[in-house]
Formats: sequence, structure tokens, C-alpha cells
Amino acid sequence: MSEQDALSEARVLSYLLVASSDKAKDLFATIANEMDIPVSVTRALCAMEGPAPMSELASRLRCDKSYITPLADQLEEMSLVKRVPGPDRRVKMLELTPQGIELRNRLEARIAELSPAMNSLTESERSVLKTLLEKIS
Amino acid sequence: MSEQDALSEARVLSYLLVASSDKAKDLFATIANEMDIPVSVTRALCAMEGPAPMSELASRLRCDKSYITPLADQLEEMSLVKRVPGPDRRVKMLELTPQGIELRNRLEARIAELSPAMNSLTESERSVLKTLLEKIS
DNA sequence: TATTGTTATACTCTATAACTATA
DNA sequence: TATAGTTATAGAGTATAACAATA
Repeated sequence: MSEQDALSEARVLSYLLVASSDKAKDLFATIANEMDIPVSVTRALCAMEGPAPMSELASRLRCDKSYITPLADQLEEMSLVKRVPGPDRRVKMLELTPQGIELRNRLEARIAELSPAMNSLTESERSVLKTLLEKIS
Repeated sequence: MSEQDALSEARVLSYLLVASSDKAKDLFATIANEMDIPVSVTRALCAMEGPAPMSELASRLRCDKSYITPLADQLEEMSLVKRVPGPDRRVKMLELTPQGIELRNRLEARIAELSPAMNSLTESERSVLKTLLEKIS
């Protein structure tokens, strides 16, 4: 591969990453709209596993902590998560409620139905993609 | 793979796509900041190849055409592109100027230096990633 | 003094809708 | 009537900075 091709590859790959993530965001928007809930809520649910400090959700969503407070408020109002005490008294952990888990499961199912990654790739391709994305994240 | 794992995979993969593309956007922001130009300009330059209608840039950037007008104005003010006549008189094509090409080359070089995709993946891994991303785009 | 989360505010990005000119 | 681009405006999403409580 020539040096110029290598440079051009960097640009194209970065552009493709931006484009495909925009597409993933469109998918969240479509599903959020179907389910009549805010996109921010769907993204938060997809980023949550077990109980974790609010600051960890901020880092997973790559946003400022000040964005998490009203988001967590909304999630609590919708009874999807609850704030629980953390290891020290400054920390508040977010924990999915049973309703939160149930909604997250429905989200997963719908994403699986609509996602181009699920529809256009084989199982082994998805596995490779996941590995590669994890390497660059 | 169990059915539940397949669902969870869909969610995790979508989350990873969003996260990695956000990271790619951060990269553009960092470089734009270094070069003291707007992020929108860097993204436009990376999405442009030969002369193309303004509407095509909109579709490459996945934005509304109304966003392209002021962006093209800015690109012209910076002497990076010029509007040239298209196949019919409604269409305006955007064409990179020599300065535009020069800046795009510098952008490419900087992306190649900083991009996690270039730094953390081998050449063959990048090739696979590009193929997979193109499949789902 | 440093850190977690909160609050109030401001800003950036981008879309919507109405418009002009071509087709 | 439909399409490409333009304009003015509005809205969503998110960050910044100052603050409170705790470490």
C-alpha cells in the first residue's frame, strides 16, 4: 500500500465510522419514536448493565456529568432506574428497576430486528466487528 | 449462541457503534481545534471526493440540505471549495480548490497519526473493518 | 483540597417550513 | 407539479461554570 493510500484510508475509515454511528443513532431515534420515549432514554438503557455510579454512565455516553442529572431524573420518573447509595456518600449509583430491565429487553429485541449490523452481517462477521470496535474504543 | 445472547449482542453492538463513532467525532473536533477551523469544515472535507452536487454532500453527511448552504458559504469564504454549475441550472456542484485539496491532505495525515483505528489495528484488520462498515452503511 | 453530583444558563448544531429558480 | 438550493427561525441536545455535600 502506498503512503498516500494509507492516508486516504485513515480519512475514509474515520468518515465511515462517523457515518455508521450516525446510522446507529438513527436506529435509536426510530425505535424511541415507535416506543414514544426520548432517544436519550433508549441510549442510556443500552449503555447500562449492573448498578453503576452516575459518573460511569457519563463516561459510557461520553457526555458531561451535568447531562446525567436530568437524564437520571427522567429515568426515575419513568420508573426505569433508581438512585441507590454508593460506596461513599458522595456517590449515587443507578440501578435498573424490573421495569427498566423489561424495557431494555424490548429495546434489544427491536434493535435486533432492525439493526443493519444484525441484518446484513453473519454471526461471525458481527463477532469480528465487535472485537475491532472494542479495540478502538 | 442463546437467543438472549443474540439480543444482548444487538444492543452491545449498537452501543459500540455509537461509542466508536462518537470517538471518531472527538478526533475530528481535536484536529479542527488544532487547525483552528470549524469541525463542520473538517467533516465536509473528509466526505468530499470529486465535484458533486450540494445534495450529495447532504446525503454523505446525513443532514438536511438547508445545512449545506451555510456550510458551503463557509467553505467558499475559506477558499476551500467553489460552487460550479451542474448538469442543469438548478444544480450547484461543490469542487475542492487546490487549497481545499491541500488542507484535506493535511487533515488525512493528522487523522492517520491520531486515529485509534490507525494506531490500534493492523492493516488487515483495518481492511476488514472497512468492509464490515461499508456493509452496514 | 479534590471529587460527586446538582443547578442555572448559554451555546452549538441541525431541522422545519416557506421561498426562488429552474425543470 | 417536482426538484435544487436558499433563507429565517426554532428547537434539541449538550456543555460550562458556580455550587453543595462529602472525602
